[in-house]
Amino acid sequence: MTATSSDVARLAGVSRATVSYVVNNGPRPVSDETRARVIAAIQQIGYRPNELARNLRTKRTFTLGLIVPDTHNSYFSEVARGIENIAFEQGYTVFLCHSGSNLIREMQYVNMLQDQRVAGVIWIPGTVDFTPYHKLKEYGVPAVVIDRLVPDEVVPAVVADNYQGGFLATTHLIDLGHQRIGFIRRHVDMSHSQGRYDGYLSALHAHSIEIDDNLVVKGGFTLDDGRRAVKALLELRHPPTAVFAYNDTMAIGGLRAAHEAGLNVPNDLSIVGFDNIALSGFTCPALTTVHLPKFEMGQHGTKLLISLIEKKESPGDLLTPLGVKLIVRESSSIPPNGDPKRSN
Amino acid sequence: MTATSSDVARLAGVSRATVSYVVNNGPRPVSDETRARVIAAIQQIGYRPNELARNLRTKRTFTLGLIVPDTHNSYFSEVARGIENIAFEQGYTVFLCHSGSNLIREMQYVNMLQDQRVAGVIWIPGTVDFTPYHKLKEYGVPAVVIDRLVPDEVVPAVVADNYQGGFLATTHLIDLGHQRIGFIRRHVDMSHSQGRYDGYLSALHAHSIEIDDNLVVKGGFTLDDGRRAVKALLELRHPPTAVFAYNDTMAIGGLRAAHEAGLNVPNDLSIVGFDNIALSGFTCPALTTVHLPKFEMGQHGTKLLISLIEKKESPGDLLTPLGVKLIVRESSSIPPNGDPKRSN
DNA sequence: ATGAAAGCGCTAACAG
DNA sequence: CTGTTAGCGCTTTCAT
Repeated sequence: MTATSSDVARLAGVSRATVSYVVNNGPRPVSDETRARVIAAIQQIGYRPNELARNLRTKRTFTLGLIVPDTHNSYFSEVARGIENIAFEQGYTVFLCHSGSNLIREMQYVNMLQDQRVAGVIWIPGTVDFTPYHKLKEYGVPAVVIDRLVPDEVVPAVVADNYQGGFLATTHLIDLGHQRIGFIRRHVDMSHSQGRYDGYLSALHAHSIEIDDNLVVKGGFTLDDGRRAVKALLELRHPPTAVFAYNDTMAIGGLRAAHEAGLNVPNDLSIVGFDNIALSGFTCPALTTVHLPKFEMGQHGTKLLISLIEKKESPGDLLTPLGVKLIVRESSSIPPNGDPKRSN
Repeated sequence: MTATSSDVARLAGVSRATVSYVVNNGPRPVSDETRARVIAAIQQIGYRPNELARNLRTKRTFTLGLIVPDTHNSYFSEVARGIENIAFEQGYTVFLCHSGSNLIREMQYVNMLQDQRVAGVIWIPGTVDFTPYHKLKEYGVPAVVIDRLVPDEVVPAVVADNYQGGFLATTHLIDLGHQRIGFIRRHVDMSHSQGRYDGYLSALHAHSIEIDDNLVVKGGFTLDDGRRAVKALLELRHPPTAVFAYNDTMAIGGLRAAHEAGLNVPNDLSIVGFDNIALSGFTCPALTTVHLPKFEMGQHGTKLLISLIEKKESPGDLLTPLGVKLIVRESSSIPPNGDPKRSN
């Protein structure tokens, strides 16, 4: 059916070895005259080398595995884009694996990827269980973790600088004149949450604002969690004038709670959230968002992984924290509150 | 390094053939006693069959290629999720390929996927050029097109029912009492645009509303295109009271134009848009959105592709139009206009 | 019910 | 500079 190197060899009147040397530009030299004949034959029959066969022979592939918890929010798809961007550039193709934040499925994919003998894996953990990473190590597959730090272990990872983001966001609110700033964190304390919280504390400290524990609310991560958290904050004797939410979904939930309480955002209450969950290109005008460099994180992680695969020195430190961009208001936003009405 | 079937065979005291029969449950029977020994050996050394080798031998893979124009909007990532969902279920893994709406890159990926001898390809065209599809056919690779119809050719494809969507959206506006409804279409007329436009016309016709060509504006597809289009509509002697935009990005642009003109949306001007570009889980409260069944489209396409690969009868017709969901207002939306202020 | 052996398409060491 | 050959790890016909 499909042409093989034997077909090319026969047509060009050379051996299969020579075809290989032409295709791979080595490892042995080929005379210009022969090379031209081989290339002509390749084009004539539309020969494409079988990657499966060469991978089997060379015991090396140019495929990567990408395991993500989900992709229906912009976070993971942006990261995936960054990953695929570098992978393509370096001649790798990537297997896309959605774990759905399910450990069992993560493990299934780890096995499937090992079966394919991928050169390396980029893993965005979906749970707090790091067994998938250890299994990869057991298989001898290089792996890079994105977005989470493995506790008590030094592992190649790319994480955003959540501390810096928390600091920036809080400072932004302070610069706006706020002194009572609420913070909504996660229940299960993942490294992000802690970093953002630490940044929050530092910013308050730097401006000699005393910390009020009543302003810190622990809650899940959903829209409704955010709504409840802000509701609780607004019911305090001394409610905050601004809120910093762990993520943008909760920020939106907070926005709803504010509306329900008859408050206008941002006039009566400023809300800031990280953009890792809900929002994509379009930003809710009333909210201020801390933008994570998702695409860049994907790029960085892939560079790191490939350097690991190719046994180069890793680029700089293994842990590559990335900055965050604080964007006060998206340029594509819509004016926050109603403009003067026009009579119909 | 990694264990092979020979290692298993040696340990279990059987031949490599027997190991194969155990791993594949056939094609020859194996006695229970032998099978048990083989399985024990497999587990003991953590043997994983090399997919590369078995694919080479059987001349068949369980990998699919997925070529998408981009993934930083929810449209493609939702479709990708649907695809991967079915693929996993059927034992396939998928190569993710971002073409960036670039024909050259699409062709490069077509070649890379052929090199990997993928069993089939799902392609979401990024341009109006269908050469990638024809190249796949030339390679003998089954392919399914998602979201676009190939002109003048019958090709396995999954498309949303844009006509139905256009009809629903327009009917919705009519039910709201609108009689003058603007329509913003695309410049380069792709099949979506035409379908949505036809639906618009039908709905008007069904309610005996006369068609006013002045209310139909042709424009690109970006936020700013939408803004300009609505601006133009509002400057008409008889401006529309409602607008139906080809996509949600343009709808958002229209929202801005309305604000700039001092109009309140949806009170003074209703806007409806398809959700294929900008919005993800979070919907802009002032807008009404026609939701495309993205996840389901991905699922459908993959089922179709696999049935093609496995030479089953294709499920029903090759062209599988899907319905659309009209959602009047997202439950997660925020009240459109400012509520009564609270004194600070 | 199992073993021996051939060969998938390719690369690379061995020969000239 | 090029041809011959051995095998990568697996499946499957041929034997027994």
